[in-house]
Amino acid sequence: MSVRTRFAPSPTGRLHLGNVRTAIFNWLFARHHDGAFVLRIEDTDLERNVEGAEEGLLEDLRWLGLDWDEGPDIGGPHGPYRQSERGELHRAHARQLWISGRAYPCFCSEEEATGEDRRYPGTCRAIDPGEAQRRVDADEAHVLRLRTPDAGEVEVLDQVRGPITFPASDIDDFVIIRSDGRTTYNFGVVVDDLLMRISHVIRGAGHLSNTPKQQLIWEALDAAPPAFAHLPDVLSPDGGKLSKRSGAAAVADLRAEGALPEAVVNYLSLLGWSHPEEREVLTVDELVAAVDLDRVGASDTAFDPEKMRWVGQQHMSALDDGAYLASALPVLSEAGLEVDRARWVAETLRNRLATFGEIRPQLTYLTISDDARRAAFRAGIVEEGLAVNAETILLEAHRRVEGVDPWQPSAVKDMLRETGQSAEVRGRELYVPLRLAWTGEAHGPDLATLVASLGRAEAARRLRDTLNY
RNA sequence: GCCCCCAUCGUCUAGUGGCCUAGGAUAUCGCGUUCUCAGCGCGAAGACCGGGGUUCGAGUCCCCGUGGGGGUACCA
Repeated sequence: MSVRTRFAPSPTGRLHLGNVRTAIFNWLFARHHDGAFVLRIEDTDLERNVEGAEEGLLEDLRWLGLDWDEGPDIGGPHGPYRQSERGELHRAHARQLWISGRAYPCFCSEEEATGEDRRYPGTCRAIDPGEAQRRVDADEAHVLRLRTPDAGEVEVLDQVRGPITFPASDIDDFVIIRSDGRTTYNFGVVVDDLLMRISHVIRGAGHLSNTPKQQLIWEALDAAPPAFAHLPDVLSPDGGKLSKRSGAAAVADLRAEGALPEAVVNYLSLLGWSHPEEREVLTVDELVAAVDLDRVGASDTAFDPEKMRWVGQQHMSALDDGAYLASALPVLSEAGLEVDRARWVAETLRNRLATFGEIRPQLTYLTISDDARRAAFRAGIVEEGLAVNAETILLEAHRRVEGVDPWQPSAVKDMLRETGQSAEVRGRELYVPLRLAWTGEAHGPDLATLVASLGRAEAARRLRDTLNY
């Protein structure tokens, strides 16, 4: 039997990190087994559907490189792939259940349908089938409920946790078709998974509690349920529910920050799963080769922005030069650097970046005002306790700027060394005052490169300006 | 309330009864290296939730408690 997995999000907003992790795992698992990855949109709750959310979902998935074999945009043999368009399919299966006596119409109002224990008491179970049919034909408002066992156990086989049993008596005759004819979530999921021939339902652990109901539906439909695997839920760094403000909680944010999609896939795949050799920096291909349900954990995990940043740095370093430059250079030239200088800066910035969005803040030295730079210099040398030799150092450096030849990082570097020699200072004592004078920052990327990127004239001018305040 | 799941360093995790005086990664701190920062190298500190069992032996199995998560919808 071929492996077919699916990702079934609701178009209710941005794609959340927790959901993405589910999508990633389903995709990796399908690819690992040369199976199919199906995208299905669960939009049966018209109230909560958000305009444009579906397209956003697809974009996020595409950006991550998670391609699907069947989906709402490309169709496929088991379509349609938007749940709202599958109403007839849902109703047809529900009708089957009604005919076979596994489901029955219920005419209760909401109040009537709520028992003392908040569960449906089964009032309409006993209505004679003929009478029920007549009332339905007479257009009396009704829903369809599944006839569930009153006693015994419902067993669910979870690939991660093993068999789990639920008391059947806890499950009431729940609604499968609403009074307006639309399916409810649990019924729609089962009918669609059945019709789409899904072999492995891999989803968040939050769905574990729904599974016994779905199990009952599979049984009522006389169909063999797929393999269920519930992935641990992804919590926010503080351990609570994942929220918008816990780092970046949406894929769209990550993309806007210029994160590397392969790094996001890598980091997220490590939440609740570990590589057999405990390797942590992995390419997508390596992930596809290594995914395995057996190595999925059972306990919830916290999203850690710090570690994701580290994974991002690793991927940034591993990126080939062409790809790196293709993304980095535009940011640098937009900041006003011409090609050669942009290359210098790009190279020196690289090992400190986790995302391309981090380039921008490193470039403030280019546009800092003289006032701000001077103020930072004055405050900085005092704060760092380096005021004593500062003027001498600046003078020595200024004297040498003209002689730097050619004007590029390596020559500037030599010039800095010579400056240190004649001023008889070295290390931070030499670098911090100069860096402050040139950039307004006490620390930062390779100074020689930054100075070179300023250009000879501006480099000299900034020193003069600082000396003359 | 009732039902289900989970529980190893701050975080992600390895660990499937003896290999654990619990390993790795990240974050933190220290030292070194490259003229500073970043990086890199080395090192330090840091955990089996609590209590009962079972066993010659428990992080690993069972029970209870506690804590966290989920469900209990004509939401998904």
